[in-house]
Amino acid sequence: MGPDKDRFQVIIKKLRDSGHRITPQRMAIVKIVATSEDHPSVENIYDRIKKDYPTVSLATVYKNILLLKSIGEVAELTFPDGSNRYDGRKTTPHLHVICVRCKKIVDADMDNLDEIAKKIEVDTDYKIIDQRFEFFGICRNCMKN
Amino acid sequence: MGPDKDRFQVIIKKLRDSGHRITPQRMAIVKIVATSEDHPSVENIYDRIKKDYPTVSLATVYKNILLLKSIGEVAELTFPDGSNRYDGRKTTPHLHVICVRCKKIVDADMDNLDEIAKKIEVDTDYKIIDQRFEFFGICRNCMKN
DNA sequence: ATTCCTGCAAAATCTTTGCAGCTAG
DNA sequence: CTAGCTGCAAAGATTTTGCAGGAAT
Repeated sequence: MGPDKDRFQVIIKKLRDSGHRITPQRMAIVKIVATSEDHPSVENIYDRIKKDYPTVSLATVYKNILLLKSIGEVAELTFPDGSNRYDGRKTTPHLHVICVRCKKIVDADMDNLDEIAKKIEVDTDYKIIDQRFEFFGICRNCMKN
Repeated sequence: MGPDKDRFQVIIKKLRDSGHRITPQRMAIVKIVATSEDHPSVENIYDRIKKDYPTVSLATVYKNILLLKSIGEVAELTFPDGSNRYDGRKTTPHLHVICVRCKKIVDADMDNLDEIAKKIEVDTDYKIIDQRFEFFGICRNCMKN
């Protein structure tokens, strides 16, 4: 069982355990956010789902993304232009590196993100529940043009 | 001359040098983003400006924030709920620590943010031009309630 | 059987745009 | 003077909401 299929199962179980119903539409949405490597927008998710469920509505996608955010199983990235992308693949904190031209997003790992969070908790007296590390730049491909 | 007044002058000079006109409305907007310690929203800025310039329009605030963003003199923070706040006080990268209940924002410094950016550049082959480090949590005051 | 969920349309929110008149340089 | 800026209103874009019918448990 690959890590993606794993993520799907984990999220479904968490939904079921917290008393939420597992509808076909919901499963399809979870599958997409749990397996997409390209950080899709709500519109992207909507388009992909319509292949299998042509009658699904945008509102349903929004409602489910909201639900998944509320249980902490998808991360939301906001671009400088205001558009949002979603990432449901990882629970461990990681960096996003975003090309401001072509909007390609690459993940990067950093070993000591947890340490930083702990230090911030001590310094500021906030109880940290989430974090978002984003770098904006221009990818190698766009640099050529 | 305090650092806030300094920031105001720096931004005004940069605007002038790049051929932009210095209108009273623009000065008022720059003054607010350069000196506000509480990371105001566009609405906040609008409300504060109306004390001195009752006829100023929201559109003008938006246009000027857009301009200040485009020349890199204000940073935009986006909340999990989608609302935006602005910070024109610092140019050096720093962390924002945000209370998700009362929305209070605290700044935190971290010595090696530049090093991290350099490492990311090498690892990903992106030319990094901006970065955003945000921690979401609950502040001590909200924790009591 | 009973809640919760879906899908539709309408509403709400936030931001941008078009344009006529004004003003800084 | 005259290019750029402002203020108004309208349009655009994105996300949320209300509600009736339908589906999961």
